Amino acid sequence: MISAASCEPNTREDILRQAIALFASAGYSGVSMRDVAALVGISAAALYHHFPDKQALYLAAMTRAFESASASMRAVLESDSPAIGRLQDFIERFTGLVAGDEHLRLLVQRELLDGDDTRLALLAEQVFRELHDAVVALARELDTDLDPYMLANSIIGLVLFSFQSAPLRRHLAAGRARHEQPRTIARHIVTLLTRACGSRSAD
Amino acid sequence: MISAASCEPNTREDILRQAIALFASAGYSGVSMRDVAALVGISAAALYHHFPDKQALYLAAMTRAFESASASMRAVLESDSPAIGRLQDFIERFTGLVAGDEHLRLLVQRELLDGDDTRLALLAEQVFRELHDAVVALARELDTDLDPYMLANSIIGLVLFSFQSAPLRRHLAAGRARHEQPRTIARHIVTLLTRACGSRSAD
DNA sequence: GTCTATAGCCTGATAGAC
DNA sequence: GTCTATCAGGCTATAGAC
Repeated sequence: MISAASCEPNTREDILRQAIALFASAGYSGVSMRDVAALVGISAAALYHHFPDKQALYLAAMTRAFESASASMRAVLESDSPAIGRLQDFIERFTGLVAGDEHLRLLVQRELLDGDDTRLALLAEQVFRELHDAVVALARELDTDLDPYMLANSIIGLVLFSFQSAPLRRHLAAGRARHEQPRTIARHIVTLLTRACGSRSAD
Repeated sequence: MISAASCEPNTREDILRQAIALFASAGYSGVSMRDVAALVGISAAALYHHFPDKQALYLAAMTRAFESASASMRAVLESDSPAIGRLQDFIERFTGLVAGDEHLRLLVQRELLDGDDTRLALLAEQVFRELHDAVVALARELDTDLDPYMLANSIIGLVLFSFQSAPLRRHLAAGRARHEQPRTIARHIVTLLTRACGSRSAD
């Protein structure tokens, strides 16, 4: 009774959905309350009935945007396969999620660029903490030599940057649409990482 | 006589220098002509004497920003050391440049996020083409198995993301300032890549 | 080359009717 | 819960004096 998720056509849910898309596309300062309102089909003033101000709307949208993707990735990381298998599964799922919902990557990138420290601290705890810890734990199992924090960061960076750089790569390596396919990307990253981690994991 | 680089206190040069800093910090739409003018110490209207509009100022600033760093990295890539040594030198120089001038990384990141296709095509040719080709050539030498375009992209991504993710990592892995030191970062990336490329380079 | 002044538009947010 | 109307301020860019 308390957690009525999707019973009625909820205006608040509409707002969040459209706000995620807009903030991902144009960033916090690039989106006006009027933009969100227009996409939802209400007046700008009506937004202030659902959220106290623009910042609160943004934070609610961010939290919502990462809920399900984060859970999906943590599920893979918590399986009891051997580490190298979990790495492969994680990269495939991570790649698939980022390819399937561009908003996720865009919101992260924009937050890294423009997030003030207060907001980053909040997002770190409420949105990314559990997932990050799980990736670091995997990195620790994978390689006893490399720093697990740095290896975790490299894993995440390899996936995100593959998509991040696409707009520019299109002009630098023309006619290579293959490099944008999630499966190709995932396979490349898995190969690179298993070679890097496999060669030393037990000395 | 023709290329008088730094003879007199040139207003145009001042504008470019300040514009680079501002666009890096706040992005194209986050910087107003008033902001640039104020930092230079002239009125907003005077800017329009030096550049026809905001877009032209931005493009001039971008081109200027990458001139010297690009040349420095290409010099390393064109040495005649063996491939693995050039990889190490390149990563160390790239890491050092990005650590020493945050503007470079920020401008690239922002352009990847917000650059329209016309501008990206222009920047690809005028600013990044030569450097990118040199990295791909190195990648082709390093590993006969991995796709050279994807490997080049991974090399670049590993460096950029190490800095890109710093604001969030500060909250997720507290008290590990070590992970932000350029030399530590470079060493980690070199280790990871030489392991990934070395194990198969001759089969 | 630089200034002041201004046009015309967009911004976040609020007041108060319904 | 949604609306219209509005405020005070910021934006790019231009006009025209000096």
